[in-house]
Amino acid sequence: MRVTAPPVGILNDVRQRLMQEAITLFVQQGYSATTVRAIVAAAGVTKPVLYYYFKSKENLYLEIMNSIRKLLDQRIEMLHATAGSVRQRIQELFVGMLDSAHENLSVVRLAYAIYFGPPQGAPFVDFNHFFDEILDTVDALLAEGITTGEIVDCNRTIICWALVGSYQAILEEQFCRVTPRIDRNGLIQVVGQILDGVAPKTPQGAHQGEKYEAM
Amino acid sequence: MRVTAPPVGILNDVRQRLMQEAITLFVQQGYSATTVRAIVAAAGVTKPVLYYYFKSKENLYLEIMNSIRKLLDQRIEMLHATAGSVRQRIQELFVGMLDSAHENLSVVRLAYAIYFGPPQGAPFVDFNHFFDEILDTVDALLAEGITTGEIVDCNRTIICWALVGSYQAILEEQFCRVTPRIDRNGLIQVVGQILDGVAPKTPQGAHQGEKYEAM
DNA sequence: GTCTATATTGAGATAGAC
DNA sequence: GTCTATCTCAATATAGAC
Repeated sequence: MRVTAPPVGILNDVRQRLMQEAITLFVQQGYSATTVRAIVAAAGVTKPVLYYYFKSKENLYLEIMNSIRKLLDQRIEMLHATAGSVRQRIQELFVGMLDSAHENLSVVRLAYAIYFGPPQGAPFVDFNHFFDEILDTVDALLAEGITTGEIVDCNRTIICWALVGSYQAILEEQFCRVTPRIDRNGLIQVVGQILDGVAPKTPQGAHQGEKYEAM
Repeated sequence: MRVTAPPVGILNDVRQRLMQEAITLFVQQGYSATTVRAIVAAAGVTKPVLYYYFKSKENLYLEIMNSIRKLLDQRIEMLHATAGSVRQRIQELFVGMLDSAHENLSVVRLAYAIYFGPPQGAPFVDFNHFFDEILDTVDALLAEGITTGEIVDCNRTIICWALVGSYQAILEEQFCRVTPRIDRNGLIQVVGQILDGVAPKTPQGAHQGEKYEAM
């Protein structure tokens, strides 16, 4: 039983639905166990519709993975367009990434499932590179802060792992618990706490009244 | 067709091999996709041998999961039998957990695969509780440190997330990369760095020459 | 009992009408 | 753009010879 075509104003509603349902099913059943039939049934369309929008199941999967990449790239671009202290920009980066993840929780959950779960014949996606990119971005920000004197000369690697590790734990909390025990504000505090550890002791390095210090 | 009982000298070599091969296969193919046939073939025994040592595939799986629990419990027990400053004990806990994980990397990898991957009909194991236990243990240590004045009065939740998050990121690095970019010593430094942020400014709170400050 | 050849199933993918 | 109907192919199950 057909439903009338969607209004053109809603750009490719069907395409979005297919991706969303695929994400949900990949999370629940894994890539290989999820059939094209199940995806189209969940999206309320038929098989050819899927093959019209995506070349194949594999291609659909890759487009989903690509959407994750876009989320990260957006945040890194936004970062480059942001002014402010290194501290502010680091907090902005992490909070922004958490916000993006929050708006796309199911796809983040899928990324974790793919990364840690069994391969299942799904095309390889280099999630390690994502992590490296975040690590490198934070490292560069720290390096800048050390140059300007906003941050004391320290072992950047150590600070990077503390920051990125904390971020990841808080991110995981968002989709592994029904009621996360730590949120956006907690992240701001954690990042702030770690950065306090490398703030200069001199008054000019103080950071009162900054954007993210509230709570 | 029964096999004779294993020589008592080699304490259940076969049993261990079965568990190890099961772990490897569960990681590679997932729980449901791994057949009993594949496990026994990898261990070089026949099906009845598996059913002799373990009641079922499910039971074998549960014993593997139980071995993870034992690893954590051991570390928490060791902690209670450890003297030293709060700082030392926190570092000892994290380093000890990393060491345990290192000696049992494949089972840790499996735990992550199960936790984040698709359910696959495997019996439920409450991994969240593991995480909570670590969080609570660290929190209690921090609380003790605040009472004794070794640590300044701070938002313990924030410090806990920073510590446990960093630990987890470093743990994941151990089994997600062929050559981890951070190791045991890095963990000590990260934990030390975070704890420095809550150390009292007064000289009596200083922590020179402690067990884990080398590197 | 074991092996090989054949059925059956169910997956991804497509052709062509509307 | 979407449908019905169909194709191809691989894995699995089964039958029947040996």
